Amino acid sequence: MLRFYDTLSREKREFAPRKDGEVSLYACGPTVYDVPHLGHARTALTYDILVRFLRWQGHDVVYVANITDIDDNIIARAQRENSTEPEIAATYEAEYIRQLDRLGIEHPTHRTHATDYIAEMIGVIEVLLERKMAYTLDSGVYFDVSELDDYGALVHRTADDLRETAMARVEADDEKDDPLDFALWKAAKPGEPTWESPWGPGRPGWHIECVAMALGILGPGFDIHGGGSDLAFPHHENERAEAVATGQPFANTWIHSAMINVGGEKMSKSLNNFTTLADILDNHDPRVLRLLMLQTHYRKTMEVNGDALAAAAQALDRFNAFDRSAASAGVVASTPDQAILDEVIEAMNDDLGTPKALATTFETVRAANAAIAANDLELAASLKATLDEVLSVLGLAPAESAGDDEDSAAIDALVAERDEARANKDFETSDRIRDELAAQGIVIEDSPTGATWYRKK
RNA sequence: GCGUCGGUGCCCGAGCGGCCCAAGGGAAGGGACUGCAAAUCCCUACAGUCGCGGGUUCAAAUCCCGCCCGGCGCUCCA
Repeated sequence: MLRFYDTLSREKREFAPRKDGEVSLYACGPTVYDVPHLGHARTALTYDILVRFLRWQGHDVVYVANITDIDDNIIARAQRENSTEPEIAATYEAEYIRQLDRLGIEHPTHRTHATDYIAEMIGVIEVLLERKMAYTLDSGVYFDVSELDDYGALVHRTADDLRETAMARVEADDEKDDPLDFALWKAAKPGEPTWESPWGPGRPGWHIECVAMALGILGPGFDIHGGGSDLAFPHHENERAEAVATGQPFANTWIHSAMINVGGEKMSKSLNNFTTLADILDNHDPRVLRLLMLQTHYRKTMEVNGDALAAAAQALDRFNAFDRSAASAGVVASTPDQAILDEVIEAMNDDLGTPKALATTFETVRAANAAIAANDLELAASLKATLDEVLSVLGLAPAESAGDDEDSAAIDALVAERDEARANKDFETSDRIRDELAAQGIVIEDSPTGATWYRKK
């Protein structure tokens, strides 16, 4: 039985898509005004795994991931760099996608852009005004929180409670009726990009984007809404408020992925303590990051640092090493072991228990290695098939062997030369060759059938 | 302050009432294999107060209460 932890009800709930076998998912993506960091990767990875798992289990998944391509930060950067908002957004969106591609994050079914849904947003705002859930001021259109009875439900606070802290920071000239009210449409300010609307030129508020896109593409009562836990308030709370206020059911399940910390503090742009994704990916096999992240449950805050990456790199090598020894032993994947697969599925069914699934995977690697050592190739072939399947679902499948670059013939020759030296007990020569290759990042592994080599990344 | 999540071995990290003298990974020690390594396998040590103190229960890391500590949210944020 598949269960997810739902932020709204605060419990693990059995997951039943509104339409049998077809899952609708909406996950908030980034505002593209800077390069992606590790935090963006963790969130994207969470939903990537969710989608991969659901598809593996036979569900069709419609996955919408948005890109916020207009907002204060983008405008500010465009002005600072004497550029334009579309240019800034396009640049960083491309970078975001490029890095996610390296991490093996699959593309969503729809990657939507806020600026492509202005008309839909206006439509939603009109409904809200008609239903008297919003009001117009000179500075824009605002959502009227007092008209809603369960505002704050997603973060388990009462409106009064939220209002109290909000009061403390309302600016004196703020003309909103209630400090909790938030903008649906922001009236044009000089120098800012604008769109026409029934309330004059302006641009949309943040939350309305997601409502328009989620409801527009997935429809009312879609299955899952995801995002980073820092978006729960105010973003998701406000999305929910808007959607509910139109009279439509919104997300059935809310999933939030936890933050990445640096030295005990949240990694973020505003704290300027972030490590860019590119930085990590330039220096590590992308699967190292993936493995590291999947070893921690998605709802638990985690720390990413050099030690953790090194440990994950070591762990990942177990998969690689098995693949090498399977290849040299001539083990070809046969039929997966259903009992092991079931164990993995059970772990994943329980709110995406990737750490547990990986534990099973590592146990399988050991068993598979042992099978090869014991020359039980039939067992090894089945375990290899099992591993191939699981690792591919988790996005950890070994990269295609890039063995035929131009140097490989030369290396083959050296390895052969070393084999010969060893046969002649000329260990001085054989060790010299091994050291030379090691200096180039090439590792030699001896086996009864002769030496093989691979590049250490 | 309020809300929320968490505090498990040397490190990371599962577990969420009995199957736990607590998974898995990393690091450590020993053995096998090897000319020596690497890889692999086997074994060992490492949690025994599972933050602290109470309580519930035949039974608690797991439930309840209180306390201490930390993260996140309450402001743009993945």
